[in-house]
Amino acid sequence: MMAGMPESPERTARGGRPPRLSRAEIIAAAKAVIAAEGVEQLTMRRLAREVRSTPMALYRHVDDKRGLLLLLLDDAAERMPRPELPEDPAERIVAAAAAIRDGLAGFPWIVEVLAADDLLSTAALWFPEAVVDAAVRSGLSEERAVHAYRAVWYYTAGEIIVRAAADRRRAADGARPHRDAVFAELDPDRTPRLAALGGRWPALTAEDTYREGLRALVAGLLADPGTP
Amino acid sequence: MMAGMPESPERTARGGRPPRLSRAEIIAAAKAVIAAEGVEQLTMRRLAREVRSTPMALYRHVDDKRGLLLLLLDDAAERMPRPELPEDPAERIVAAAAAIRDGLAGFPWIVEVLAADDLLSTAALWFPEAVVDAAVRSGLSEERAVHAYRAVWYYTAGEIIVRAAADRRRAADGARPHRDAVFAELDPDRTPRLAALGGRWPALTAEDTYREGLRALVAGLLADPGTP
DNA sequence: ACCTGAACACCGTTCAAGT
DNA sequence: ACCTGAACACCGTTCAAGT
Repeated sequence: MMAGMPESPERTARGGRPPRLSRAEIIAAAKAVIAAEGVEQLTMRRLAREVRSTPMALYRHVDDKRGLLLLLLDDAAERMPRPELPEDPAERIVAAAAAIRDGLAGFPWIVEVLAADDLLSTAALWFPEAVVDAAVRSGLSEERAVHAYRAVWYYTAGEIIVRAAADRRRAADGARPHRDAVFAELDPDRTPRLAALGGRWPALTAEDTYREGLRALVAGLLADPGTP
Repeated sequence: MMAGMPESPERTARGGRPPRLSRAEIIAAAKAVIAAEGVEQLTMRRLAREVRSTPMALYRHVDDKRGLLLLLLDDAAERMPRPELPEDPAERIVAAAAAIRDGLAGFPWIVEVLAADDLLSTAALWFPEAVVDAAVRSGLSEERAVHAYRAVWYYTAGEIIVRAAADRRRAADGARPHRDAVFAELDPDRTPRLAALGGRWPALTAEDTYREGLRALVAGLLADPGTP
Protein backbone atom coordinates (compact mmCIF):
# COMPACT_ATOMS: atom_id res chain seq x y z
CA MET A 1 0.00 0.00 0.00
CA MET A 2 1.06 3.59 -0.41
CA ALA A 3 3.80 4.24 -2.89
CA GLY A 4 6.08 5.17 0.01
CA MET A 5 9.04 7.52 0.23
CA PRO A 6 11.75 7.59 -2.42
CA GLU A 7 14.09 4.90 -1.35
CA SER A 8 17.42 6.64 -0.72
CA PRO A 9 19.43 3.42 -0.76
CA GLU A 10 22.66 4.93 0.61
CA ARG A 11 20.87 5.66 3.86
CA THR A 12 19.00 2.37 4.37
CA ALA A 13 21.87 0.12 3.34
CA ARG A 14 24.16 1.01 6.21
CA GLY A 15 26.77 -1.67 6.41
CA GLY A 16 25.15 -4.13 4.03
CA ARG A 17 25.38 -5.05 0.40
CA PRO A 18 24.24 -2.29 -1.97
CA PRO A 19 20.86 -2.96 -3.59
CA ARG A 20 20.92 -3.91 -7.24
CA LEU A 21 17.12 -3.86 -7.57
CA SER A 22 14.60 -1.23 -6.56
CA ARG A 23 10.88 -1.31 -5.98
CA ALA A 24 10.45 1.35 -8.66
CA GLU A 25 12.32 -0.76 -11.19
CA ILE A 26 10.23 -3.81 -10.34
CA ILE A 27 6.98 -1.88 -10.71
CA ALA A 28 8.08 -0.42 -14.02
CA ALA A 29 9.00 -3.86 -15.33
CA ALA A 30 5.70 -5.32 -14.12
CA LYS A 31 3.76 -2.61 -15.93
CA ALA A 32 5.74 -3.27 -19.10
CA VAL A 33 4.95 -7.00 -18.97
CA ILE A 34 1.26 -6.32 -18.38
CA ALA A 35 1.08 -3.73 -21.14
CA ALA A 36 2.77 -6.04 -23.60
CA GLU A 37 1.18 -9.38 -22.72
CA GLY A 38 -1.55 -9.04 -20.10
CA VAL A 39 -1.71 -9.75 -16.36
CA GLU A 40 -1.91 -13.47 -16.82
CA GLN A 41 1.69 -13.32 -18.11
CA LEU A 42 2.89 -11.47 -15.02
CA THR A 43 4.57 -14.08 -12.85
CA MET A 44 7.25 -13.65 -10.27
CA ARG A 45 9.60 -15.77 -12.37
CA ARG A 46 8.90 -13.85 -15.53
CA LEU A 47 9.32 -10.56 -13.71
CA ALA A 48 12.64 -11.73 -12.27
CA ARG A 49 13.85 -12.60 -15.77
CA GLU A 50 12.74 -9.16 -16.92
CA VAL A 51 14.90 -7.37 -14.36
CA ARG A 52 17.73 -9.88 -14.86
CA SER A 53 17.47 -11.30 -11.39
CA THR A 54 16.00 -14.29 -9.55
CA PRO A 55 12.42 -14.77 -8.32
CA MET A 56 13.48 -14.57 -4.71
CA ALA A 57 15.27 -11.26 -5.08
CA LEU A 58 11.87 -9.71 -5.74
CA TYR A 59 10.68 -10.69 -2.29
CA ARG A 60 13.17 -8.24 -0.77
CA HIS A 61 11.21 -5.38 -2.34
CA VAL A 62 7.66 -6.67 -2.41
CA ASP A 63 5.65 -8.63 0.14
CA ASP A 64 4.32 -11.20 -2.29
CA LYS A 65 2.47 -11.31 -5.56
CA ARG A 66 -0.66 -9.77 -4.14
CA GLY A 67 1.42 -6.99 -2.62
CA LEU A 68 2.94 -6.34 -6.01
CA LEU A 69 -0.53 -5.99 -7.53
CA LEU A 70 -1.52 -3.57 -4.78
CA LEU A 71 1.54 -1.47 -5.56
CA LEU A 72 0.51 -1.44 -9.21
CA LEU A 73 -2.94 -0.33 -8.16
CA ASP A 74 -1.58 2.59 -6.17
CA ASP A 75 0.67 3.51 -9.04
CA ALA A 76 -2.24 3.58 -11.47
CA ALA A 77 -4.40 5.58 -9.07
CA GLU A 78 -1.67 8.17 -8.64
CA ARG A 79 -1.21 8.60 -12.35
CA MET A 80 -4.92 8.94 -13.02
CA PRO A 81 -5.64 12.58 -13.90
CA ARG A 82 -8.06 14.23 -11.55
CA PRO A 83 -10.81 15.69 -13.68
CA GLU A 84 -12.49 19.07 -13.48
CA LEU A 85 -15.82 18.40 -11.81
CA PRO A 86 -18.95 20.37 -12.80
CA GLU A 87 -21.10 21.97 -10.11
CA ASP A 88 -24.40 20.28 -10.90
CA PRO A 89 -24.59 17.18 -8.64
CA ALA A 90 -25.73 14.73 -11.30
CA GLU A 91 -23.17 15.96 -13.80
CA ARG A 92 -20.55 15.90 -11.08
CA ILE A 93 -21.12 12.24 -10.33
CA VAL A 94 -21.18 11.33 -14.01
CA ALA A 95 -17.93 13.16 -14.67
CA ALA A 96 -16.19 11.61 -11.65
CA ALA A 97 -17.26 8.07 -12.46
CA ALA A 98 -16.46 8.46 -16.14
CA ALA A 99 -12.96 9.64 -15.24
CA ILE A 100 -12.44 6.58 -13.04
CA ARG A 101 -13.79 4.36 -15.76
CA ASP A 102 -11.48 5.83 -18.36
CA GLY A 103 -8.56 5.74 -15.95
CA LEU A 104 -9.09 2.07 -15.17
CA ALA A 105 -10.03 1.04 -18.70
CA GLY A 106 -6.38 0.45 -19.45
CA PHE A 107 -5.99 -1.71 -16.34
CA PRO A 108 -9.09 -3.88 -16.20
CA TRP A 109 -7.15 -6.53 -14.27
CA ILE A 110 -7.00 -4.08 -11.38
CA VAL A 111 -10.73 -4.24 -10.97
CA GLU A 112 -10.81 -7.96 -11.47
CA VAL A 113 -8.07 -8.65 -9.00
CA LEU A 114 -8.89 -6.11 -6.36
CA ALA A 115 -12.54 -5.12 -6.74
CA ALA A 116 -12.96 -6.20 -3.14
CA ASP A 117 -12.39 -2.91 -1.45
CA ASP A 118 -14.88 -0.23 -2.28
CA LEU A 119 -12.11 2.28 -1.85
CA LEU A 120 -9.68 1.67 -4.62
CA SER A 121 -6.66 3.41 -3.22
CA THR A 122 -5.89 6.46 -1.12
CA ALA A 123 -4.87 8.17 -4.33
CA ALA A 124 -8.40 7.75 -5.69
CA LEU A 125 -10.32 8.84 -2.61
CA TRP A 126 -11.48 11.94 -4.45
CA PHE A 127 -13.87 9.65 -6.31
CA PRO A 128 -16.09 8.44 -3.44
CA GLU A 129 -15.72 11.88 -1.89
CA ALA A 130 -17.04 13.59 -5.02
CA VAL A 131 -19.93 11.18 -5.40
CA VAL A 132 -21.01 11.26 -1.76
CA ASP A 133 -20.64 15.01 -1.66
CA ALA A 134 -22.71 15.58 -4.78
CA ALA A 135 -25.38 13.18 -3.57
CA VAL A 136 -25.64 14.90 -0.18
CA ARG A 137 -25.76 18.31 -1.82
CA SER A 138 -28.63 17.19 -3.98
CA GLY A 139 -30.60 16.25 -0.89
CA LEU A 140 -29.82 12.62 -0.03
CA SER A 141 -29.05 11.62 3.53
CA GLU A 142 -25.49 10.53 4.24
CA GLU A 143 -26.64 6.92 4.30
CA ARG A 144 -28.34 7.12 0.96
CA ALA A 145 -25.41 9.02 -0.47
CA VAL A 146 -23.08 6.16 0.43
CA HIS A 147 -25.51 3.69 -1.09
CA ALA A 148 -25.64 5.80 -4.22
CA TYR A 149 -21.85 5.72 -4.39
CA ARG A 150 -21.91 1.95 -4.17
CA ALA A 151 -24.46 1.70 -6.96
CA VAL A 152 -22.24 3.85 -9.17
CA TRP A 153 -19.25 1.68 -8.31
CA TYR A 154 -21.11 -1.57 -9.04
CA TYR A 155 -22.15 -0.26 -12.42
CA THR A 156 -18.68 1.03 -13.23
CA ALA A 157 -16.82 -2.06 -12.02
CA GLY A 158 -19.25 -4.28 -13.92
CA GLU A 159 -18.83 -2.35 -17.13
CA ILE A 160 -15.04 -2.47 -16.93
CA ILE A 161 -14.95 -6.18 -16.17
CA VAL A 162 -17.52 -7.24 -18.74
CA ARG A 163 -15.96 -5.16 -21.48
CA ALA A 164 -12.46 -6.36 -20.63
CA ALA A 165 -13.60 -9.97 -20.71
CA ALA A 166 -15.33 -9.41 -24.03
CA ASP A 167 -12.23 -7.77 -25.48
CA ARG A 168 -10.09 -10.63 -24.28
CA ARG A 169 -12.40 -13.15 -25.83
CA ARG A 170 -12.53 -11.23 -29.08
CA ALA A 171 -8.74 -11.20 -29.19
CA ALA A 172 -8.52 -14.87 -28.30
CA ASP A 173 -10.96 -16.50 -30.71
CA GLY A 174 -11.70 -14.10 -33.55
CA ALA A 175 -15.40 -14.84 -33.70
CA ARG A 176 -17.87 -14.99 -30.83
CA PRO A 177 -18.51 -18.73 -30.79
CA HIS A 178 -20.74 -19.08 -27.79
CA ARG A 179 -22.89 -16.12 -28.64
CA ASP A 180 -23.23 -17.08 -32.28
CA ALA A 181 -24.31 -20.55 -31.27
CA VAL A 182 -26.90 -19.09 -28.93
CA PHE A 183 -28.31 -16.79 -31.59
CA ALA A 184 -28.43 -19.54 -34.18
CA GLU A 185 -30.79 -21.49 -31.96
CA LEU A 186 -33.09 -18.68 -30.85
CA ASP A 187 -36.67 -19.88 -30.59
CA PRO A 188 -39.03 -17.04 -31.68
CA ASP A 189 -41.77 -18.48 -29.49
CA ARG A 190 -39.76 -18.44 -26.29
CA THR A 191 -37.60 -15.38 -26.92
CA PRO A 192 -39.43 -13.26 -29.51
CA ARG A 193 -37.67 -10.00 -28.74
CA LEU A 194 -34.20 -11.47 -29.06
CA ALA A 195 -35.19 -13.34 -32.20
CA ALA A 196 -36.56 -10.13 -33.70
CA LEU A 197 -33.25 -8.43 -33.00
CA GLY A 198 -31.60 -11.12 -35.03
CA GLY A 199 -28.11 -10.28 -36.17
CA ARG A 200 -28.14 -6.81 -34.66
CA TRP A 201 -27.21 -7.97 -31.16
CA PRO A 202 -23.44 -8.10 -31.72
CA ALA A 203 -23.35 -4.59 -33.19
CA LEU A 204 -25.63 -3.16 -30.51
CA THR A 205 -23.65 -4.67 -27.66
CA ALA A 206 -20.35 -3.53 -29.14
CA GLU A 207 -21.33 0.11 -28.72
CA ASP A 208 -19.96 2.04 -25.76
CA THR A 209 -23.02 2.95 -23.74
CA TYR A 210 -21.33 3.43 -20.39
CA ARG A 211 -22.17 7.10 -20.09
CA GLU A 212 -25.84 6.84 -21.06
CA GLY A 213 -26.42 4.06 -18.58
CA LEU A 214 -24.54 5.98 -15.91
CA ARG A 215 -26.66 9.07 -16.55
CA ALA A 216 -29.82 7.03 -16.15
CA LEU A 217 -28.53 5.47 -12.94
CA VAL A 218 -27.54 8.82 -11.43
CA ALA A 219 -30.84 10.42 -12.43
CA GLY A 220 -32.69 7.57 -10.74
CA LEU A 221 -30.51 7.77 -7.63
CA LEU A 222 -30.90 11.51 -7.17
CA ALA A 223 -34.61 11.60 -7.94
CA ASP A 224 -37.07 11.24 -5.10
CA PRO A 225 -34.68 11.82 -2.22
CA GLY A 226 -37.49 11.43 0.33
CA THR A 227 -38.17 7.71 0.08
CA PRO A 228 -35.87 5.39 2.02
CA MET B 1 -22.10 -25.66 -24.06
CA MET B 2 -25.52 -27.23 -23.78
CA ALA B 3 -25.87 -29.96 -21.21
CA GLY B 4 -26.35 -32.45 -24.06
CA MET B 5 -28.33 -35.62 -24.28
CA PRO B 6 -28.28 -38.22 -21.52
CA GLU B 7 -25.26 -40.27 -22.29
CA SER B 8 -26.57 -43.84 -22.80
CA PRO B 9 -23.15 -45.42 -22.49
CA GLU B 10 -24.20 -48.86 -23.76
CA ARG B 11 -24.96 -47.35 -27.14
CA THR B 12 -21.88 -45.18 -27.60
CA ALA B 13 -19.39 -47.70 -26.33
CA ARG B 14 -19.85 -50.22 -29.11
CA GLY B 15 -16.88 -52.49 -29.09
CA GLY B 16 -14.78 -50.49 -26.64
CA ARG B 17 -14.03 -50.46 -22.97
CA PRO B 18 -17.05 -49.54 -20.81
CA PRO B 19 -16.85 -46.03 -19.30
CA ARG B 20 -16.11 -45.80 -15.61
CA LEU B 21 -16.59 -42.03 -15.46
CA SER B 22 -19.44 -39.87 -16.72
CA ARG B 23 -19.73 -36.20 -17.47
CA ALA B 24 -22.55 -35.96 -14.94
CA GLU B 25 -20.37 -37.48 -12.23
CA ILE B 26 -17.55 -35.09 -13.05
CA ILE B 27 -19.84 -32.08 -12.90
CA ALA B 28 -21.32 -33.19 -9.61
CA ALA B 29 -17.86 -33.65 -8.13
CA ALA B 30 -16.75 -30.26 -9.42
CA LYS B 31 -19.73 -28.58 -7.81
CA ALA B 32 -19.00 -30.33 -4.54
CA VAL B 33 -15.41 -29.12 -4.54
CA ILE B 34 -16.46 -25.56 -5.33
CA ALA B 35 -19.18 -25.56 -2.70
CA ALA B 36 -16.81 -26.87 -0.06
CA GLU B 37 -13.65 -24.96 -0.88
CA GLY B 38 -14.17 -22.39 -3.64
CA VAL B 39 -13.30 -22.31 -7.34
CA GLU B 40 -9.65 -21.66 -6.75
CA GLN B 41 -9.46 -25.19 -5.29
CA LEU B 42 -11.01 -26.73 -8.38
CA THR B 43 -8.12 -28.18 -10.35
CA MET B 44 -8.12 -31.01 -12.81
CA ARG B 45 -5.86 -33.01 -10.53
CA ARG B 46 -7.99 -32.38 -7.47
CA LEU B 47 -11.13 -33.27 -9.41
CA ALA B 48 -9.53 -36.49 -10.65
CA ARG B 49 -8.69 -37.46 -7.08
CA GLU B 50 -12.28 -36.68 -6.11
CA VAL B 51 -13.70 -39.14 -8.66
CA ARG B 52 -10.93 -41.64 -7.90
CA SER B 53 -9.36 -41.38 -11.30
CA THR B 54 -6.47 -39.64 -13.08
CA PRO B 55 -6.32 -36.09 -14.45
CA MET B 56 -6.21 -37.33 -18.01
CA ALA B 57 -9.33 -39.47 -17.72
CA LEU B 58 -11.30 -36.23 -17.29
CA TYR B 59 -10.27 -35.09 -20.75
CA ARG B 60 -12.35 -37.91 -22.26
CA HIS B 61 -15.47 -36.23 -20.93
CA VAL B 62 -14.60 -32.55 -20.94
CA ASP B 63 -12.75 -30.43 -23.51
CA ASP B 64 -10.50 -28.71 -21.03
CA LYS B 65 -10.76 -26.71 -17.84
CA ARG B 66 -12.56 -23.83 -19.47
CA GLY B 67 -15.01 -26.28 -21.03
CA LEU B 68 -15.65 -27.73 -17.60
CA LEU B 69 -16.45 -24.28 -16.24
CA LEU B 70 -18.84 -23.67 -19.14
CA LEU B 71 -20.62 -26.92 -18.32
CA LEU B 72 -20.93 -25.76 -14.73
CA LEU B 73 -22.38 -22.49 -15.95
CA ASP B 74 -25.04 -24.26 -18.01
CA ASP B 75 -25.81 -26.49 -15.08
CA ALA B 76 -26.32 -23.52 -12.78
CA ALA B 77 -28.44 -21.69 -15.36
CA GLU B 78 -30.69 -24.70 -15.78
CA ARG B 79 -31.25 -25.06 -12.07
CA MET B 80 -32.02 -21.40 -11.55
CA PRO B 81 -35.73 -21.06 -10.83
CA ARG B 82 -37.56 -18.92 -13.36
CA PRO B 83 -39.41 -16.29 -11.36
CA GLU B 84 -42.94 -14.98 -11.76
CA LEU B 85 -42.58 -11.65 -13.52
CA PRO B 86 -44.94 -8.75 -12.75
CA GLU B 87 -46.67 -6.90 -15.58
CA ASP B 88 -45.37 -3.40 -14.88
CA PRO B 89 -42.22 -2.94 -17.01
CA ALA B 90 -40.04 -1.42 -14.33
CA GLU B 91 -41.08 -4.03 -11.77
CA ARG B 92 -40.61 -6.72 -14.38
CA ILE B 93 -37.00 -5.77 -15.02
CA VAL B 94 -36.27 -5.46 -11.32
CA ALA B 95 -37.75 -8.88 -10.60
CA ALA B 96 -35.88 -10.55 -13.47
CA ALA B 97 -32.53 -9.05 -12.58
CA ALA B 98 -32.99 -9.75 -8.88
CA ALA B 99 -33.72 -13.39 -9.69
CA ILE B 100 -30.53 -13.65 -11.74
CA ARG B 101 -28.60 -11.94 -9.00
CA ASP B 102 -29.91 -14.31 -6.36
CA GLY B 103 -29.39 -17.29 -8.63
CA LEU B 104 -25.77 -16.36 -9.30
CA ALA B 105 -25.01 -15.18 -5.78
CA GLY B 106 -24.06 -18.73 -4.86
CA PHE B 107 -21.74 -18.98 -7.87
CA PRO B 108 -19.92 -15.66 -8.05
CA TRP B 109 -17.00 -17.33 -9.80
CA ILE B 110 -19.27 -17.89 -12.78
CA VAL B 111 -19.51 -14.19 -13.33
CA GLU B 112 -15.84 -13.66 -12.69
CA VAL B 113 -14.75 -16.40 -15.02
CA LEU B 114 -17.25 -15.96 -17.79
CA ALA B 115 -18.66 -12.45 -17.59
CA ALA B 116 -17.49 -12.03 -21.17
CA ASP B 117 -20.61 -13.08 -22.95
CA ASP B 118 -23.58 -10.87 -22.35
CA LEU B 119 -25.76 -13.92 -22.75
CA LEU B 120 -24.99 -16.12 -19.84
CA SER B 121 -26.29 -19.39 -21.18
CA THR B 122 -29.16 -20.59 -23.35
CA ALA B 123 -30.87 -21.68 -20.17
CA ALA B 124 -30.93 -18.08 -18.96
CA LEU B 125 -32.08 -16.39 -22.14
CA TRP B 126 -35.35 -15.51 -20.49
CA PHE B 127 -33.44 -12.83 -18.63
CA PRO B 128 -32.37 -10.58 -21.54
CA GLU B 129 -35.67 -11.42 -23.21
CA ALA B 130 -37.65 -10.17 -20.21
CA VAL B 131 -35.61 -7.01 -19.85
CA VAL B 132 -35.65 -6.08 -23.54
CA ASP B 133 -39.34 -6.88 -23.77
CA ALA B 134 -40.27 -4.76 -20.76
CA ALA B 135 -38.13 -1.89 -22.01
CA VAL B 136 -39.73 -1.96 -25.46
CA ARG B 137 -43.19 -2.17 -23.94
CA SER B 138 -42.49 0.88 -21.86
CA GLY B 139 -41.64 2.83 -25.00
CA LEU B 140 -37.93 2.43 -25.70
CA SER B 141 -36.67 1.64 -29.17
CA GLU B 142 -35.19 -1.80 -29.69
CA GLU B 143 -31.73 -0.25 -29.68
CA ARG B 144 -32.24 1.57 -26.42
CA ALA B 145 -33.87 -1.52 -24.93
CA VAL B 146 -30.73 -3.54 -25.64
CA HIS B 147 -28.61 -0.79 -24.12
CA ALA B 148 -30.86 -0.79 -21.08
CA TYR B 149 -30.35 -4.53 -20.75
CA ARG B 150 -26.63 -4.07 -20.83
CA ALA B 151 -26.77 -1.39 -18.14
CA VAL B 152 -28.76 -3.75 -15.93
CA TRP B 153 -26.22 -6.51 -16.58
CA TYR B 154 -23.25 -4.26 -15.80
CA TYR B 155 -24.80 -3.25 -12.53
CA THR B 156 -25.72 -6.82 -11.61
CA ALA B 157 -22.40 -8.34 -12.63
CA GLY B 158 -20.56 -5.61 -10.76
CA GLU B 159 -22.56 -6.13 -7.60
CA ILE B 160 -22.02 -9.88 -7.64
CA ILE B 161 -18.30 -9.59 -8.25
CA VAL B 162 -17.63 -6.81 -5.77
CA ARG B 163 -19.64 -8.50 -3.04
CA ALA B 164 -18.01 -11.86 -3.70
CA ALA B 165 -14.55 -10.31 -3.53
CA ALA B 166 -15.44 -8.52 -0.31
CA ASP B 167 -16.79 -11.74 1.22
CA ARG B 168 -13.65 -13.59 0.22
CA ARG B 169 -11.48 -10.92 1.75
CA ARG B 170 -13.54 -10.89 4.91
CA ALA B 171 -13.14 -14.65 5.19
CA ALA B 172 -9.42 -14.51 4.46
CA ASP B 173 -8.19 -11.79 6.82
CA GLY B 174 -10.76 -11.24 9.54
CA ALA B 175 -10.49 -7.47 9.54
CA ARG B 176 -10.47 -5.09 6.57
CA PRO B 177 -6.83 -4.04 6.70
CA HIS B 178 -6.59 -1.89 3.59
CA ARG B 179 -9.83 -0.10 4.24
CA ASP B 180 -9.06 0.50 7.89
CA ALA B 181 -5.70 1.95 6.98
CA VAL B 182 -7.34 4.26 4.48
CA PHE B 183 -9.89 5.49 6.98
CA ALA B 184 -7.32 6.02 9.67
CA GLU B 185 -5.54 8.51 7.44
CA LEU B 186 -8.52 10.43 6.13
CA ASP B 187 -7.74 14.10 5.77
CA PRO B 188 -10.86 16.16 6.66
CA ASP B 189 -9.65 18.96 4.41
CA ARG B 190 -9.35 16.85 1.31
CA THR B 191 -12.17 14.37 1.90
CA PRO B 192 -14.58 16.04 4.34
CA ARG B 193 -17.60 13.89 3.50
CA LEU B 194 -15.73 10.63 4.02
CA ALA B 195 -14.14 11.96 7.18
CA ALA B 196 -17.56 13.00 8.50
CA LEU B 197 -18.83 9.51 7.88
CA GLY B 198 -16.04 8.22 10.06
CA GLY B 199 -16.56 4.73 11.33
CA ARG B 200 -19.94 4.30 9.69
CA TRP B 201 -18.54 3.38 6.28
CA PRO B 202 -18.00 -0.34 7.01
CA ALA B 203 -21.54 -0.76 8.33
CA LEU B 204 -23.10 1.23 5.52
CA THR B 205 -21.26 -0.66 2.81
CA ALA B 206 -22.08 -4.02 4.39
CA GLU B 207 -25.79 -3.47 3.78
CA ASP B 208 -27.40 -5.16 0.81
CA THR B 209 -28.57 -2.30 -1.37
CA TYR B 210 -28.70 -4.15 -4.66
CA ARG B 211 -32.43 -3.75 -5.13
CA GLU B 212 -32.61 -0.05 -4.31
CA GLY B 213 -29.83 0.75 -6.72
CA LEU B 214 -31.41 -1.42 -9.36
CA ARG B 215 -34.75 0.35 -8.92
CA ALA B 216 -33.06 3.70 -9.40
CA LEU B 217 -31.24 2.48 -12.49
CA VAL B 218 -34.38 1.05 -14.07
CA ALA B 219 -36.37 4.18 -13.29
CA GLY B 220 -33.69 6.26 -14.95
CA LEU B 221 -33.50 3.97 -17.95
CA LEU B 222 -37.24 3.91 -18.58
CA ALA B 223 -37.78 7.61 -17.97
CA ASP B 224 -37.57 10.01 -20.89
CA PRO B 225 -37.76 7.44 -23.70
CA GLY B 226 -37.60 10.16 -26.35
CA THR B 227 -33.98 11.27 -25.97
CA PRO B 228 -31.36 9.18 -27.77
C1' DA C 1 21.57 -5.99 3.59
C1' DC C 2 20.83 -7.99 -0.41
C1' DC C 3 20.93 -11.73 -3.64
C1' DT C 4 21.24 -16.78 -5.25
C1' DG C 5 20.21 -21.96 -5.80
C1' DA C 6 18.01 -25.71 -4.76
C1' DA C 7 13.86 -27.50 -3.30
C1' DC C 8 8.70 -28.11 -2.14
C1' DA C 9 4.30 -28.63 -3.42
C1' DC C 10 1.70 -27.59 -6.77
C1' DC C 11 -0.57 -26.37 -11.93
C1' DG C 12 -2.87 -27.70 -17.10
C1' DT C 13 -1.98 -30.47 -20.82
C1' DT C 14 0.36 -33.79 -24.32
C1' DC C 15 1.91 -38.16 -25.75
C1' DA C 16 2.46 -43.12 -25.87
C1' DA C 17 1.07 -47.06 -23.90
C1' DG C 18 -2.13 -50.34 -21.71
C1' DT C 19 -6.79 -52.90 -21.28
C1' DA D 1 -13.40 -46.73 -26.29
C1' DC D 2 -11.70 -45.59 -22.26
C1' DC D 3 -8.15 -45.11 -18.84
C1' DT D 4 -3.20 -44.76 -16.99
C1' DG D 5 1.81 -43.13 -16.23
C1' DA D 6 5.33 -40.56 -17.19
C1' DA D 7 6.72 -36.30 -18.79
C1' DC D 8 6.80 -31.15 -20.17
C1' DA D 9 6.74 -26.65 -19.10
C1' DC D 10 5.24 -24.07 -15.92
C1' DC D 11 3.54 -21.72 -10.94
C1' DG D 12 4.34 -19.05 -5.84
C1' DT D 13 7.01 -19.44 -1.95
C1' DT D 14 10.38 -21.24 1.79
C1' DC D 15 14.83 -22.22 3.48
C1' DA D 16 19.80 -22.15 3.84
C1' DA D 17 23.65 -20.41 1.99
C1' DG D 18 26.65 -16.96 -0.24
C1' DT D 19 28.70 -12.04 -0.79
